[in-house]
Amino acid sequence: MLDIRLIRDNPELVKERLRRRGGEVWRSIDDVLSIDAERRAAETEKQRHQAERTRLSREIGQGRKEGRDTADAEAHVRGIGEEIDVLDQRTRGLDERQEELLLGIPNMPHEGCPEGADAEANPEVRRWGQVPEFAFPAKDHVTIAKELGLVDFEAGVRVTGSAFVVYRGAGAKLERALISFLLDLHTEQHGYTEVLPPFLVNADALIGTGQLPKFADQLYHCGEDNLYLAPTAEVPVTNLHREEIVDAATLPIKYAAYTPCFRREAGAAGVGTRGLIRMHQFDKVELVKICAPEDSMAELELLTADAEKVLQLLGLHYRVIELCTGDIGFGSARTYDIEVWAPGQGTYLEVSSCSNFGDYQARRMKLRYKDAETKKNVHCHTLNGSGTALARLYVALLETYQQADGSVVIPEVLRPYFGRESIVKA
RNA sequence: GGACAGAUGGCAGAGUGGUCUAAUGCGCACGCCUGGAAAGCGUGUGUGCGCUAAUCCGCACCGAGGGUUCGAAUCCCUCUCUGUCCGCCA
Repeated sequence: MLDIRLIRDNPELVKERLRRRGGEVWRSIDDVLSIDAERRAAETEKQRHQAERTRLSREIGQGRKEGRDTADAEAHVRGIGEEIDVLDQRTRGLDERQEELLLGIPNMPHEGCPEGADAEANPEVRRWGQVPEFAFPAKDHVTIAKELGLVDFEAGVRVTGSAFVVYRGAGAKLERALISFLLDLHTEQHGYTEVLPPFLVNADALIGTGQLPKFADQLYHCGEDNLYLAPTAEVPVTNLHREEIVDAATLPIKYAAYTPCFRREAGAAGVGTRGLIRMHQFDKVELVKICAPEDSMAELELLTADAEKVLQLLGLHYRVIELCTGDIGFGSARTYDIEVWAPGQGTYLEVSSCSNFGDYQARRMKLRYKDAETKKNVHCHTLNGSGTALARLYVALLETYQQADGSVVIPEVLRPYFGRESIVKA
């Protein structure tokens, strides 16, 4: 959520930044301003009446004690009470309207965010490694996984539906090995604290990180209990400190969490959906940071480096791109995507999206810390990034390490977790 | 799922219709005292919104929402959460 004070004090700056995203969202700033002015006028009026009521009510109490007749005064105050009710309805309505508008306005892209209309304009920041060459026709992961019996696509459909899969045998163990490897790397080498949060979250948590109210159609909802399946660990983990004033000395707070992620992917059918690439349920190890505002840009670089380390250790070729103003996510101020090379696809696949949300999420979830110098409560900055998503990593791994004989070699760093050096046909 | 009890400031805890502008204690900060410290003494110490150049000041908040009343932390209703016991259960 954007700071209403910033909107009030510098509406042109806010509009200009929002305009860079493309579309028409920036126009709603004028609506916010007019409602804000109306709201404050009504609020001031209401408070004036309330102060008057309190004063007169005290006089009535005093008068009764002294045995005076207070009937006239009571009738008068009752009238004030009725006016307060009317004003209260009004301010409440305006409050809600303003909140609703603000929740629907995306974050302002950071001033350093590259300008661009869509994904085509995202600049490449760097590359690591080489596109692997094969002396034989490279297969795609679906073929490899089926031949080695690692993933049962049909069973997933039978048990649940399309875009759900069942991992089997060595295939299941490989997934588990990857999760353990990722968590150990980030907790032991990068200083993150491991958390294992609930996979179901409430609406307040989703509003806090920005999935609600705008993206309800992308979420699985359990109506009976009004809970949602988390689309990413970002939601339960960032909300760990919702409505808290955290101790400044604990910043930056760094969490790593494994969770499955559940996404309806409404409207995405048929687009890059082959095999494991786009599923309704996939595993992910997520990195979340909560820090002081002045540190968030540096923390974003570190977070991205932490995620990149995964691909470096696994020996997978990747590139980092930065999302331009037209492609950046709803709540993000600045985002790097890490894309791993998938030889069987002949393309890069997004395995991590590392974002600095500034104070956008923190304001939505009332997450603050007390500034040591000013003694003021300041909204923290929040960041998150995948470290990394598992399914596409799995794709890149099978496709990169496939051998001419149909086997798949397991990278060195995974062997302690997987227990073997390769996967061969049974 | 059922029964009973409870939810008040950073913490403990009083308050059951009218200076509650929330007692008291602990903690914390600052000051006095001291050679220095402890103790003691004094002062201060929540969140949000409104007003304002800012301070002041004002309004709201005693788990959440609604109601009764001239006036609600206090009375009534609904809900949530916590504790204890029972039931069910990996």
